[in-house]
Amino acid sequence: MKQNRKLDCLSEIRTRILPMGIAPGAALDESALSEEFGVSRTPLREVLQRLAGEGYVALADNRGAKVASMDLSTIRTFFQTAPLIYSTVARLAAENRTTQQLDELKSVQIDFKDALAGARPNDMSLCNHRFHELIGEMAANDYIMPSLRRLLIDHTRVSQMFYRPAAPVETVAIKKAADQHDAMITAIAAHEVAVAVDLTLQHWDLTRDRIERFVRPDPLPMDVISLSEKRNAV
Amino acid sequence: MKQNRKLDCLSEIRTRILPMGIAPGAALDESALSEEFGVSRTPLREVLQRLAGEGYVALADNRGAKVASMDLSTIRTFFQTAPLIYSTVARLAAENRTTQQLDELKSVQIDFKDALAGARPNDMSLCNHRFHELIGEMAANDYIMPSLRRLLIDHTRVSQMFYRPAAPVETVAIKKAADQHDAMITAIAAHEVAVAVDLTLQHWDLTRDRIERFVRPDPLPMDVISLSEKRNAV
DNA sequence: CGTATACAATACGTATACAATGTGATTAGC
DNA sequence: GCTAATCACATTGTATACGTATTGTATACG
Repeated sequence: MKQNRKLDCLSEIRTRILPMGIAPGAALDESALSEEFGVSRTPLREVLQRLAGEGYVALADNRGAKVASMDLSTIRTFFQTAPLIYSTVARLAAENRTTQQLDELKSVQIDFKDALAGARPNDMSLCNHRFHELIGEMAANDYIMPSLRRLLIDHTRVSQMFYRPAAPVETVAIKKAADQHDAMITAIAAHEVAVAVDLTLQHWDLTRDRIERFVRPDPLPMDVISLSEKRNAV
Repeated sequence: MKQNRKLDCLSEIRTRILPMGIAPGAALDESALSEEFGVSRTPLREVLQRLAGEGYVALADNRGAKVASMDLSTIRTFFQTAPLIYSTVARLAAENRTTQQLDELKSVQIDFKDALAGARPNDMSLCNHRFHELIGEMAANDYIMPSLRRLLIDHTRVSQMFYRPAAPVETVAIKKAADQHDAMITAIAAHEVAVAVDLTLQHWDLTRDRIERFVRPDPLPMDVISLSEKRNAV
């Protein structure tokens, strides 16, 4: 029964890291966490080891655990790799999915829409994460799964601002993403491999565009004088 | 200094699992291992957690650690996935390799040939493993690396008989594999992406053929009488 | 004779205490 | 006043002891 505390601890730390509740690179203090979760340091350290294996944290000898960092080269590699893995996973999922998995996927999608309607960014983010992880499980490929999991960690983290829309135009994009989820469910349900792959790539393009838009926003207006002159011009 | 014991323990267990020194599915006893390596159970358990993260072992709650199993579906998935990951890694390695990594690769290849000349199957197996892992490191892609690592674990295990040749014809195949390694080094050194990918796929085909030949060997002779009759026939 | 249940033995999980390592501050020397 | 070295403190790593779960065996009952 006590075993649950360790598992709770595990998923709790995950759900903190994913929506950037703990920033990338932040140090994780063993004593503090063990006290907070009411477990001793021994099981907590094992939790950290597992999280390190999953790619959530990085362990340095005698220097403790840090949340996995996200520097420029990481993100570059992320953009480079994601389409390949995602499309491969979609293909396999459409081929191998079970009915039970499909039901769970639909259920998560309902939760996702719920979170969208309720404007709960964290829940949207985590539901989206779970949605794509489930498609990964449908793929039933133990070799690709670890790569997908690592991609999803950084995907969820990097697309945080996607779910905290500053402008209404972003909300439209999220709704479009939700529609794509629905279409993907349909394609996977019908074993339509090509459609599933195509939808996945479209879904990726949408996300990528949003992220790029965030990373490279419209430049601030330069030369305000000339702008005002233009406005007053005949 | 004491830290080394844990790392030694980690690599030692790896080098036992890879050449099937410990069979897939075999149970790993914490107490026995901790006693053997002269560390207490606490650090040993952390080692097992890490090995689980890397895919060497599987942990079950309250039921200890087992060496990762290799059932039929696992092997099927392995054959399905390997070409994609291997070729992708080869492409990236040819693009991103550093001179230092190249030197290390050459060094490992020398060790490999040494082991081949000395007919040391375990060393050949481990050198081959390290060779392909190094190419993975050259790829400099943290997202694909975990998949490659998992593939290589099972690749090394499943190709054990490849390095313990029963017939001379197998030795010829190993020499061909060694030649392919040399060609791969040249291609990667010259940043020749297409060549590196092509060689990798050829290398894969060779390995796959050998493994298939082992899994599906020539059937035992049936109906010995009719065979001897045939031999004595006019 | 087969099966079910209870008990014992073995192994896993957790907590606490201790050792080692890394870090930062203070002081001494230049 | 600045640099370097040493000591104190904080944090990580390890060992041991104890609690809990699982498994195998023995015995009793159907």
